[in-house]
Amino acid sequence: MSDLLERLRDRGWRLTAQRRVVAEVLDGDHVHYTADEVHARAADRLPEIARATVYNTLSELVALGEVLEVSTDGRAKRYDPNARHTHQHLVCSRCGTIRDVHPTGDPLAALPEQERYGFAIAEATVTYRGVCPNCNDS
Amino acid sequence: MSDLLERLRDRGWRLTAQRRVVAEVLDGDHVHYTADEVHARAADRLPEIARATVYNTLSELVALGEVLEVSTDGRAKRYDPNARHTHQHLVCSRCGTIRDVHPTGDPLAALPEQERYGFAIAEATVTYRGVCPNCNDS
DNA sequence: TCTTGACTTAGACAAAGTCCAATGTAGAGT
DNA sequence: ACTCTACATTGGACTTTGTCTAAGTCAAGA
Repeated sequence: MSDLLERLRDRGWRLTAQRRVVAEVLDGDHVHYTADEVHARAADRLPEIARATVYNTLSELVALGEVLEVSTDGRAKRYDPNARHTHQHLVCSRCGTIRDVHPTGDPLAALPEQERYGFAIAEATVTYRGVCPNCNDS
Repeated sequence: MSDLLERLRDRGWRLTAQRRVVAEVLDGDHVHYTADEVHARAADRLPEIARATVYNTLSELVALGEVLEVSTDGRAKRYDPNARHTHQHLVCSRCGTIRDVHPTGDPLAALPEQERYGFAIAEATVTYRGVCPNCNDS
């Protein structure tokens, strides 16, 4: 994700301090922050950054396909910078921790033609839910 | 779902007019209402029913395993009375329409042991996304 | 360095859901 | 049938998450 900023500039993005900071916060492969968490971490480096700017920047990154939106629980959406390699998510039903996982096979193949009701299906997302080792101990 | 009320009474539920109306709204197999839609439909029959009551009742039905919570889009959760037969969902990315679908095989089996990170995994939910025939025409 | 259109800001607004104190009532016990 | 009380409901305030807008700011091309 270190060359993200170059890729964005190539696409005509105006490179502002705010956007740089948001991109830096999302740097790292196994991170699944909410918009507010991104905002808090961005504000550590750039205290006056506005919530709206974080929301705007995240939406742009999602539209550009650089970041994935993940909503596992009907609460705040989370943002996943690991958009290059398709993967699924494993969520702890107690503490909410999220891990990237890689199931075998293609989930799309499991849906027979007569179960597609004429939809042009583009993707399948799988969410595994269970209790993580940490929460299991207590 | 017609014997739902008996099952609930057997479990010690107090049978109030409000709960009866919420259960009746959810009767029917291919229904995926939001809490507010449930509230609106319940209010047709029982105008003074409070939003909080609908939320309470829905949460109880979910806790009892009689109704499933589905959050496909990070917006309002939807409530699915078809909790007896496991199934997955197919969602139109334009209009949001939801259909129940039945993929072959067990998605849990696709996650290898070394990808489980010690979690005690309880379930896998699959969401297929695509454009429905209706939206494809326009 | 000047200019300009794109970007950011603060705060109001909106949607979805939770919480609480006051009030009402289903059903057990008589 | 009547009473009692624990449980359920109500309405409204509140919280969380996210969107919108008008006014100000600034990156980058000329």
